[in-house]
Amino acid sequence: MTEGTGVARPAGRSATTARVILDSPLPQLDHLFDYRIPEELADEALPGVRVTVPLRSAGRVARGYIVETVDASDGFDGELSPLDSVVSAVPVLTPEVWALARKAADRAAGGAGDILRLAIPARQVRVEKTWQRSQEETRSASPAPVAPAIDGYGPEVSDLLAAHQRVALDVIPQVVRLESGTWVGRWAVTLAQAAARTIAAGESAILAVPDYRDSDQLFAALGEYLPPDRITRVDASQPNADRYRAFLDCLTDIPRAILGNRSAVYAPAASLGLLALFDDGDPLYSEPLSPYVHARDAALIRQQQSGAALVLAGHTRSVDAQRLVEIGWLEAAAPERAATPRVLITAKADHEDAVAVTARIPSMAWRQAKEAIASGPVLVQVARPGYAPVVACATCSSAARCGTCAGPLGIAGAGAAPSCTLCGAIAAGWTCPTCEGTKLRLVTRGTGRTAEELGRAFPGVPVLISDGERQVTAVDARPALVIATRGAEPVAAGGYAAVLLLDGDRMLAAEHLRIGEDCLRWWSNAAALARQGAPVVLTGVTGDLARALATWTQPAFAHAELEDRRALRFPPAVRAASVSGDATAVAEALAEVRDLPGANILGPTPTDDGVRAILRLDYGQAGEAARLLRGAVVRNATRRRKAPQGKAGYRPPPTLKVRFDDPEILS
DNA sequence: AGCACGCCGACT
DNA sequence: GTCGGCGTGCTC
Repeated sequence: MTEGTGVARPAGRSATTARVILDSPLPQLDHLFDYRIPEELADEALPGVRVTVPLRSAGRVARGYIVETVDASDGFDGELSPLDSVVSAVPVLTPEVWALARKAADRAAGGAGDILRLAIPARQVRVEKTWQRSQEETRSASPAPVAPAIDGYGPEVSDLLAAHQRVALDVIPQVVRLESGTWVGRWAVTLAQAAARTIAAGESAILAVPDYRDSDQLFAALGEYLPPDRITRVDASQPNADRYRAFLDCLTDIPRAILGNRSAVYAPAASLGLLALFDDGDPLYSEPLSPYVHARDAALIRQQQSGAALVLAGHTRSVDAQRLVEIGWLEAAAPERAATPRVLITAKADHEDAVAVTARIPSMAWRQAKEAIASGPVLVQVARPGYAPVVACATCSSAARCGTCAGPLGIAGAGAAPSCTLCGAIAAGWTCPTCEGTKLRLVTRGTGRTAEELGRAFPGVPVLISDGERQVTAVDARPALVIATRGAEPVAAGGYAAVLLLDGDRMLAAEHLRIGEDCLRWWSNAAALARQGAPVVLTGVTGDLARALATWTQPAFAHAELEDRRALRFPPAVRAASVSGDATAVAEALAEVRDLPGANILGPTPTDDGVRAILRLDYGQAGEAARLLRGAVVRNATRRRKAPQGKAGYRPPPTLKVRFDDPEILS
């Protein structure tokens, strides 16, 4: 879509026309609308401000943003309606963010308004007024910090960032103590140093992390190099008022570090010099809201538009980042010296030791843990939270299901009755529908049961549990058993004395194509929490994955994985989109794109309320495909009608949906 | 979305 | 002859 080409206005005179993007999810309204600027709004109707405008045919007033002001409307020759009102004078939509929203939406066959909803938080009138008042007072920013060296890396990494290059950065798998006394992953210090260098050079840095625990570590590390007024957190989890205040702070021209989760990549920033993502393989970077733009993709677009440096940093290299390295888009950079975890691989539980068997720990892992526990905390990574999250019939081994909703049954605690993990119904007097057996067997162990068993095996040692519900973010250096689900591992002061990766085989059994890279990421991130030289024991897994962890050669694994995907024509070797909806609408949409060179269609296959097809494309054709599919979505949206009334049980046809990079394509 | 315009059945 | 049903299209 080409927009923003209005006739520039001569200096010194107010523009006559405002080009407005509406805040609407409707695909047919996803373009700029021209409005006449009435005399009385001439001073306020400036690019970026929130406005309300009449939508005559819809008979209502719509909200939107002025994208630009011009003197003559191009392409529309009707009489222009006047703007209804300027909501506030704050220019919340910057030209840079608009360009990003438009391009990201176009690439995903979605609407720019949907992106803007992620990029611009809801207005908080009181917060905004207070902030505006504070801006009027002339505040002086703290002096620019001195640029620290990026410890552990040669000068070439600093040079790449200073030259605004794109880098895939292997981070150092260690924990370090900050001057404040907080222990954080070494990665956080590396990114904080890179950000401080950027700010010292008079530019802003956007730092995105998967979740708030990563955010806390990076925030602590940034505090070592930057004064508080140069650090702005834009977490989506913070209260609306705080979030809006942080957003408004980003609009000022003070270079700062902007820290947040996936939506931070859309933050306005004064002269952006660095965009960094930590652990870009984490699925939390995948946006669950339409048009489902992955934060990595948004960052790539923004890097291109702004010319800032880009860093994808992690203990593992995502297959997507590996692809970018292989096409020469990213430059791979590694630390000067490789200090890698000491990984020990052991096969599945052997039966040498009765205690170890009850606690399902192979004897080698058991020995390592026993030796280590005297000198500090031991991390035990398990696959699932809860006590016994999955139970099965003791006789025929078929999975036990809830009598009410057919959801899987589990056991919530020692001695508790089995209950449904979906609807919570207690399954008293359960009988197996297959063999009529009445006894249940515990198939999986969660954090709770593992804690119970290990507590018995290590009497007198405190046991801590950290899972999705009860997250512990840090533990001290005293001996303790720390049982955590993957991704919820706390940072231990001084690092763990040993790390046991217990459920490797179970994690690997999940049925989706990304599972290999996910497991390597989970294990590598946990291994990076071990102290120098401490054993990291991976149980029950062998082969390429175990070798990649043991030899700390994650990029090589990513390369092999990418080769496999190339052979299969799976993402990210190709771009893929799912097209779903009413059968005729899907067929029409596919007809638009099926003749693009290299296009290939799987399906359509029936779904609950229509059909779904998968479209695979070469990267070079994906932009054109997105444009064509977007056209089909717009046509479908204007044509589809509600049910003829009176017909009971009639369901309107599903809307045509296009989703690029749908994670379900790989499942 | 939400509203106006437009072409076929039962009414004064 | 017309009042009004909701199918179709548009919104600067």
